[in-house]
Amino acid sequence: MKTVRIADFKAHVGEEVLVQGWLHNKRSSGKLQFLIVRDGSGFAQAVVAKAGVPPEAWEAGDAMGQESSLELTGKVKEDKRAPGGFEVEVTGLKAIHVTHDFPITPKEHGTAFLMENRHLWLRSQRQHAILRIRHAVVKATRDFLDDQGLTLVDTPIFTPAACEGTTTLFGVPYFDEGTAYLTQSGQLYNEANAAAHGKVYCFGPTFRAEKSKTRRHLTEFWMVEPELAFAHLEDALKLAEGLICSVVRRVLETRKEELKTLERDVAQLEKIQSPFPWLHYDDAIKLIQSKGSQTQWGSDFGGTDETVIAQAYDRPVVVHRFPSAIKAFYMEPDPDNPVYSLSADILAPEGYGEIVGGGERMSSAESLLARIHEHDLPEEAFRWYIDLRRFGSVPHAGFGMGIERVVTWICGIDHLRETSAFPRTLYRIYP
RNA sequence: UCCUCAGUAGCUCAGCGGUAGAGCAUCCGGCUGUUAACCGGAGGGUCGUAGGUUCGAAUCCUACCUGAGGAGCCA
Repeated sequence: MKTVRIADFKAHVGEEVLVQGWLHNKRSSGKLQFLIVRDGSGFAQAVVAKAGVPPEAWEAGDAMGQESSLELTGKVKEDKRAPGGFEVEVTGLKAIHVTHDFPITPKEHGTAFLMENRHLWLRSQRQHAILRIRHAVVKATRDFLDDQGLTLVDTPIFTPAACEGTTTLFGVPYFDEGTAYLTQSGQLYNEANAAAHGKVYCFGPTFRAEKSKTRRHLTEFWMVEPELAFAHLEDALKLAEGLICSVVRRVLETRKEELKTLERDVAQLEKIQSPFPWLHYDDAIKLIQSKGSQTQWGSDFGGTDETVIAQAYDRPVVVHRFPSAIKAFYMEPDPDNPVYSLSADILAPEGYGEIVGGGERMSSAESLLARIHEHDLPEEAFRWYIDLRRFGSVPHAGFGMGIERVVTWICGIDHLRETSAFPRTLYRIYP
């Protein structure tokens, strides 16, 4: 008999099928067993009637504890009483591996315990839904950028020095070359790739050794970074806007069930449409100060500030032209007033904070060299980067989008760590 | 690095100076439509660690360890 995945039940109503999976939960009476079975594609209820199966099948159901692996045969039926709308009327049931004492019971658990058992927690309905949404986000991101004519050119994970010379990096011994560092951004290499391919993106893991201990930070996270040649700040941010709208639309279309499992208010996501509002840094400062923030002009926003700004809108907001002094050395100054840089962040609604950061890159070799000296960076390490301005320099811009932050926002959950199968945080590297 | 809170059964917690408790999980029994099923019974403990106060400490004090939340930091 052919194995049918639970997600495909709709096309097999009335047929006898084989299901291979695990026992998620069980309820039973003297003559009936209700097995909630999951097979990776979904969850379904299997009903075993003592009178309707061979005795060994009934005993198998009786003996199985939570998360036992099993194979069953039965007829697919539509039934409103069953979770998911379909159930299987079991004709045969066999345990592959009987297990008891699965640590994660259907009752409440604390985060520490769940994180300690992350390898098992992944099987729960909620975690399953979140990671399925993450997959949709990644797929939609790639599809959108590919359709816009960008070429995927991945950048290295081992790097010789700080990309921006500011944040803390993880160092690893690298043969006789001394210390290599895990990348914190593919951007500088992206600029080289953009000069070769015109429009590129990289998509991979990035690493930050900051001792951040908040619900918005991981030490290892995934970031997609598009970079466009012959482009200005507005061009890059328009691409980001299209990307975000496209990703949200895709999740709404293809992950309805998962959003329902997470009890996500989809009305909030349906509002995500172009155009996004643009807010100048100066106006953003005025806005948060009027709401009682102590943040002064010339500083970056705190977590609370971002929430206050985002709450003023029902869709993501673009905050642009941060002072050059608080941005990375390679940001192009605004020609109208060089105190400001051609940079922008996109803040997600509902207090989820920054999901995109980007800007226009400095295109003059002389200005860039001056900046490198101002920031006290080793000129030799950036020789290749300056070369990009010596051989056919063009205006170019790009941005980075943090995948986990986007997934957290779309799922409407309160902590970044659930969006990664095995999140790396300040005090946890097991499992 | 700083601030706050918490460590008691496998899990979630109550107990806050005088016999170690509950719900869930596990095991046994009952129930033909359950929805975190329900009902009855059983087993399960170095009260985070070390010291101190006391006739007596899970409970009060000190230090340390571990974790959570937040701040700082952070495309």
